[in-house]
Amino acid sequence: MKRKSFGKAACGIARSMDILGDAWTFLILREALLGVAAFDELVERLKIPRNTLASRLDDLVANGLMSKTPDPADRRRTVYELEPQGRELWIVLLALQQWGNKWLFADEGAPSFMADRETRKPLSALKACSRSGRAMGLEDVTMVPGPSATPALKARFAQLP
Amino acid sequence: MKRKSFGKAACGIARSMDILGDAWTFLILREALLGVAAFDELVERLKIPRNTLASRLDDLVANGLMSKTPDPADRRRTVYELEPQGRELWIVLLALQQWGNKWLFADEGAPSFMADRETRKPLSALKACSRSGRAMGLEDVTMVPGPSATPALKARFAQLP
DNA sequence: CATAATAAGTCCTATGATTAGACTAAACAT
DNA sequence: ATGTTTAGTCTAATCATAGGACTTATTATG
Repeated sequence: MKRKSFGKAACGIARSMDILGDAWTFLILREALLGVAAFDELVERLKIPRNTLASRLDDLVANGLMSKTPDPADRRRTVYELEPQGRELWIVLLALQQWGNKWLFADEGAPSFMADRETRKPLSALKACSRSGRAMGLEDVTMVPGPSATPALKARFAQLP
Repeated sequence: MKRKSFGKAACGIARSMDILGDAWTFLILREALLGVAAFDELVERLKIPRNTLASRLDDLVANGLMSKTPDPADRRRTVYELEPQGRELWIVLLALQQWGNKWLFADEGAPSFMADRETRKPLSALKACSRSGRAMGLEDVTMVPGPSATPALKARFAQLP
């Protein structure tokens, strides 16, 4: 059946999943961050089916994460680039990479890291902090309602430990 | 067709997608972080089809992100809980929530935030830092090969700006 | 100029995945 | 003994993905 839509869910994670909730989108964004802008190069690097890629790119453009521009120098080419909304996902990609590198390459050691361009050393592990700058563990964190929280949501959060 | 497998990809993000690359998994993890441990409660809260949930939970357990235990007090019940590997994904969920709250609730304002349990104020935005603690923007970052990098990967990274 | 090569994307088919809702089995409550 | 709760399973319909051939427009080459 058609995949369920989370586009109107009252949750930032759910709405994100409506756009990012499939196996390919993050990999396309990864390649885009590495500078890949051409359809065929994405197909080659990711081994993604052409129709799947066309569909994913259409979605990314429709959702404002990427732009699609004809190359003025060679009109066969189309340039796919990240928009600000898409570029800001690099933090999510970093979080995913750090988690995957830690848990999914037990033996071999990770193949790649995001790193400081100057020192060439991997970035330090992402840390969550309070507004006052104190480092937060999961135990220090809870959920609080925001401006558009429904009464039901407020009630639920009120019961969290 | 059967979804393509990234379980052996030479990339932390790709391998992560092999486990997390669908629309429901992050939402199940969100509920698990909020303390939901029962099958039926997940069905109710997420409105997820029962068979889809059963499949996702099986995968999460098989991949070591969650555990599945019969409730000793009531053997009708099954307790689904996060394992350390799954709990550490909370940073990814935080990153997703911050991105979604920023870009996907333009008008309404976000409905929920992860917050400091004491002050009840939303956590500060995740920031990437170098090992020396310097804040990193996307422009300051590149990719470097790790222990298991192939020659092809090294060659590719060597050409990044 | 004619022809070949590129680039982006569509079309087709097969099959797996998702959805929705009814149904089952085991354990517990009354 | 009967009904209820919990965690699933089963079936059917429909959608998404994979794989590969094909199309169209443009640019390079002989």
